[in-house]
Amino acid sequence: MDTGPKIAQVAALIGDPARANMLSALMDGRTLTASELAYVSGVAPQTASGHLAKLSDAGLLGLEKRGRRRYFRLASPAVARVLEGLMVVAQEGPARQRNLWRGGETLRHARTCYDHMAGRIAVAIADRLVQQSFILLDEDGGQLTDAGRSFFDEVGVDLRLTSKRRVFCRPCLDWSERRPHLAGAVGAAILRHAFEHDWVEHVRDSRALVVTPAGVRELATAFGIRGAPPTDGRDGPVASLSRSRVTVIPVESASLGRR
Amino acid sequence: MDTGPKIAQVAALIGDPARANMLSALMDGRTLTASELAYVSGVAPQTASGHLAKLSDAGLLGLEKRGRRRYFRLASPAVARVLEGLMVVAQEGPARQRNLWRGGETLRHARTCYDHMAGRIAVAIADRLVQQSFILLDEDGGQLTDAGRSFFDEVGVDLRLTSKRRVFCRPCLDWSERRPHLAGAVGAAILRHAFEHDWVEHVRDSRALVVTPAGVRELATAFGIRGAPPTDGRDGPVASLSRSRVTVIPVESASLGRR
DNA sequence: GAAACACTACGGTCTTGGCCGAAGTATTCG
DNA sequence: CGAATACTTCGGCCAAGACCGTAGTGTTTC
Repeated sequence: MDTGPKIAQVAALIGDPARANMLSALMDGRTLTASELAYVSGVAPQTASGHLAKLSDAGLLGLEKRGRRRYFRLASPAVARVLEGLMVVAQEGPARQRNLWRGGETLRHARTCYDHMAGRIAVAIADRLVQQSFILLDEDGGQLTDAGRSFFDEVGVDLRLTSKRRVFCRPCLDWSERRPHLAGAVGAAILRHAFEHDWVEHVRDSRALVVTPAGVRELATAFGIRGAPPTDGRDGPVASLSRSRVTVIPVESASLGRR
Repeated sequence: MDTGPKIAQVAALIGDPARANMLSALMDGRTLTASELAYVSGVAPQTASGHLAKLSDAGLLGLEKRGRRRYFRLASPAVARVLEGLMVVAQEGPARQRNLWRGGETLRHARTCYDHMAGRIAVAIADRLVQQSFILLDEDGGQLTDAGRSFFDEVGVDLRLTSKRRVFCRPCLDWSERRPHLAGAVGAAILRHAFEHDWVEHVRDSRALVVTPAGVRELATAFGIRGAPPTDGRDGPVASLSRSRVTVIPVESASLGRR
């Protein structure tokens, strides 16, 4: 059984807080420079440089040199999937402290996950699409129906702008909601559309998204999602935000994961 | 972004070779005692005890006390999925040494993966089922067709003996073949059937499977898989086995992952 | 060409944590 | 009951590696 040591090597790389922070910061699919990654991981540039070398050598990060900067990104979706998986396990963790998790209300509401959307909003979107039979979603596999194709056409979400090689539609277990949202080409197309039409905006230096007024309107008309006011605050340790239990009405919450 | 430290904690747990070996040993869904896990991980019982305590506390392992023994198992499929994901990433790893991986030929041929089958044989089965349109398989999602239901009825694979709560059919990226095999209830049902009808047997103390003569016959008639002789050797560092490039004819190897 | 900038290499400190021997607590068996 | 078994706790040893100060290399800017 020589697989043990191999996975240990990779896991140990992710197992350092500084490196884990770097990887988390790259989860939204951005590319960041060594300096930026040093900042988010909270270590000195020299230390970060060492970490980044290890992560690149191991094939977890891709590297692009441009001028005097070095841009890093996650090497593959497989890496992103491991990270998401780790978040799920970390959340499941010891049952006792499961609900003490209150930080990052903005993150729980809406965020990017590699190249698609996650959080309450994203789960609500997935729910709606399933409820309307626009998408057939097994807990671990998805398929677009003809009705779904028309629907996306109507809304204006362009599904063609996608690499031929990538997975078309798959669910991705949301670590904050513990229910699936949409990943794959469809998930990416929705996020792209949301950005292009200013439905959402990135919170500075964060994977968190805020829903704009236009977004609220469009999400209501297109997806029937109500009660999703733009959280106008910043993320971070602002405790007051944590209390705003924004109610996203998931239309028919039992429609997913009923097996 | 407080998700970094959380995933680091979990990853660090998996990142120790001894613990990684323990987790790998449990990947086939078995339950093992503390002593057995100490043995497979290659450390003294006292050390293993500490590791197991940490893994249980973190919610990676489930624990059942029976008499003076303590039986451990993976706490959830989510944990197994993280481990599989790590194997994939570890394989992708640094491109240069990708094909130096020659050990464990038996493992590459057929093995259990949590509760279903993996390896060349399993990939061939998945290929066949897709080619015959018994299963619709997106690279990350699957669905059984009516024809597929009849087929499994005929072969005698009982799909009903499965927990209502679990995912019915999903692909699982095979870390040795780097193409998907079948997981979920369908994958589990096939493995169960294969065990019950002595198509395969576990290699002692290993996830590896050997295909029996009966298995060869049945795999050929039921699934059209030829050239799968029972590898009668043991796994381990027996170099001669590594050369037996058993040719499993995948019927139509392009039928999967064609997107 | 000099200064500023982005990043890397080296060397030494210091903490973390894995490891096992010895001893201690449950459980079973005769 | 006492011996054997399965496992845990404690304590001390030791190595791996994270960290940063200093000192580099390569690139851009003025």
